[in-house]
Amino acid sequence: MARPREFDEAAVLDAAMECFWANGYEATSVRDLTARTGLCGASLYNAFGDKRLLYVRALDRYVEDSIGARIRRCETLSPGAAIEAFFAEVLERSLQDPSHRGCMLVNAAFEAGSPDGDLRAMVAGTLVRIERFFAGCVRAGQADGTIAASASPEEVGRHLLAVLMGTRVLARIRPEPVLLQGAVATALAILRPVRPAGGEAARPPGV
Amino acid sequence: MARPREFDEAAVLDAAMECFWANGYEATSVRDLTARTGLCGASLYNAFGDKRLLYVRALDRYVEDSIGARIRRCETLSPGAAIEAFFAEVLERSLQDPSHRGCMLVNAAFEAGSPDGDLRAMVAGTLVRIERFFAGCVRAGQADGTIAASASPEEVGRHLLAVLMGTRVLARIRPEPVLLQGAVATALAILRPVRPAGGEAARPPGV
DNA sequence: GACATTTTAGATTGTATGATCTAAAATACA
DNA sequence: TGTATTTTAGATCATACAATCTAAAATGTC
Repeated sequence: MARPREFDEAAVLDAAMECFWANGYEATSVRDLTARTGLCGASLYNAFGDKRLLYVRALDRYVEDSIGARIRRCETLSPGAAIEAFFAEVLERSLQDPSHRGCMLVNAAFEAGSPDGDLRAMVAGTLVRIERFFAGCVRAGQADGTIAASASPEEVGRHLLAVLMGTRVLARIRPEPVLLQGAVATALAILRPVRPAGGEAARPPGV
Repeated sequence: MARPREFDEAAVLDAAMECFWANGYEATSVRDLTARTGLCGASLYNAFGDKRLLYVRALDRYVEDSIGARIRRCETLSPGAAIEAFFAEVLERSLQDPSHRGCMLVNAAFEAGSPDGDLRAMVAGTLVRIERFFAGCVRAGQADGTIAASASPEEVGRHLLAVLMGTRVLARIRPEPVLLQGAVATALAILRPVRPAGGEAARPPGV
């Protein structure tokens, strides 16, 4: 019994995500958002509250559609292959992006002002999720012998998370294939067991 | 034959650095700078040109005083110890800082807007400098047998740079000692040669 | 001691911003 | 058809900002 909305919320969130991802929160004006989404300012405020809430919604969508989906895709593989596929996807995306936007989540980490804000908690929580994915893969791989047991799954998971964050930084400021691939290659090399499970010649896990 | 300046340029740059480091470029207003430096707006503009130029000057000072000095300190040590001391310093500083500002250079990487700007080139150049420091240490360590020769110095240098960048990201958003220490520990572990140079029991390089 | 020159201080300017207001438009239900 | 309700559109608001302007203050030189 009222005027219906003329827009698709998902499409608007995608458009807003593009703005925030490419330019960051502060550098994206409400006018940019109205131009990109096609909505007028009043509609944006009526539907989402304010600029920050829209940003959080867009970031949340990014986390699920980009990071969550990647984890779900990789989780179907063997432990070693999951980790390798994860980094392979990130590298491909990072190097293909001509505007070098990097990862919207990492970008958000540098825009989360107050230490106790909900945005910071949201970013930190997602990083915990990624860390657990890595540690889980390492634990499973060590159990079946396809990943070296030279360090605990937790510690290797922390290391892989740091390497991932590092590649995201470098992808923004020094998007050189050799640099990113080299950084990841060394991290993946330490996963290889000295003596593969089957006893045959050494080869990368998960192939 | 003119009125002398009433301020010390180095002290003003330090004060500006504090502002930009803690709050970033955009979130630091000229009023913040006048309040922190003690100079009026006209003096700031007269002495440094504009806000961006002052930021670049402050960042340059940070790079030399913080990063350059660290490299020079560590370069006096043996190759393995140099890398370990570098990360130990970074970890200590990161975990001690109650406001979790991270590294001003990495923060700057996320505020360098245009892909062809001079700020981006400056940040990228400093990262190259760090990468060369790492690669140089690895090369020397591999030559004298104190660092494992499992991968090329260039590739290990790229990996160490990525881990460093990753710890800087995590120091801002998840400043947990176990997390940062674990991330670095795994990276340092792969430097250890399987058979130490002298043939005695395995131990970390540079001790 | 007067002039030239630079720095200082505070007021001021133009602009961009996030957010709101007013009113028209579009639906559902009676 | 008429009313209630929500969404839309564009104008508008107050504010914060970087930067500039005007004029006073402080030096060295003549």
